[in-house]
Amino acid sequence: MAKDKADLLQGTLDMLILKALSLGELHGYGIIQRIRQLSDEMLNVEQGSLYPALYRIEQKGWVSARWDVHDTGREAKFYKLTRTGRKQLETQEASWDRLVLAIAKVRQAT
Amino acid sequence: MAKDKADLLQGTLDMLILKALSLGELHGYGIIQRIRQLSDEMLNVEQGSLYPALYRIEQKGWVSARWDVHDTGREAKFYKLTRTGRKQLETQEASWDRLVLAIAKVRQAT
DNA sequence: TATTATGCCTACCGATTCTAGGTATCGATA
DNA sequence: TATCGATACCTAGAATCGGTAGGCATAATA
Repeated sequence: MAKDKADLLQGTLDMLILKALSLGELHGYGIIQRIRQLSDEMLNVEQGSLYPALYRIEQKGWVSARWDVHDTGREAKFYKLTRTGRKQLETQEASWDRLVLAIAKVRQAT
Repeated sequence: MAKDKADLLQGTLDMLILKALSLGELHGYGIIQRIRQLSDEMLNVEQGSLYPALYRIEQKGWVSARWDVHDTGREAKFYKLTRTGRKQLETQEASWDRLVLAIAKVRQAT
């Protein structure tokens, strides 16, 4: 990965995917682009990370998938947040906030 | 781990250890306590995570270790940040900040 | 005396991201 | 027309790393 791009920490990818999908249905490749774009090019999710993650997330029932053709005429697999997925997103965001807060506390110690 | 305590994300432990040691020399068990205390009990590092991490970190030259006896008369292995370790702490903090920022950007999208 | 806290360690498990490959279609360009 | 990059999907395997669960020993405390 390019030097200026941060590697994800394990556990953050699910949240990012769910967040990306919370903005609307999207196919896999598009999720990568949306995350990259929203993060100002700071986050680059690899395909080899994304597709297995999508599979896991679908198994857990957080997203549902269907094949469809989009405007360009190409087929793609579109993913949509389920209600459970939306709840999960909230849970993961809360948990992320707690972690960021806790680490901030440690870091502000002198 | 207790429900109210967050699991660490992979990649954050090194930074926490280095930060704890940046406040002064400390032995392993004390590092756990210091991190727990500084985080207001939010972060609980398991011994089975800490000792292997300390080993890795020492191998990388970020800390140096020596056995010593402390006030209570008990022996313990004291760890100290090296100059390299201090640099590494800065690097990891910067990288953490970038990640937090990037994720915040994604999350604030509507 | 028995239990808890302190202090060190290891082996193995589980989860997850990345690297590195593979396949196929489409549009642009040489 | 041939080629190349972008789009779009996938898998296998490596590597990392934190947690669980155990072990051992000593000091403090109930």
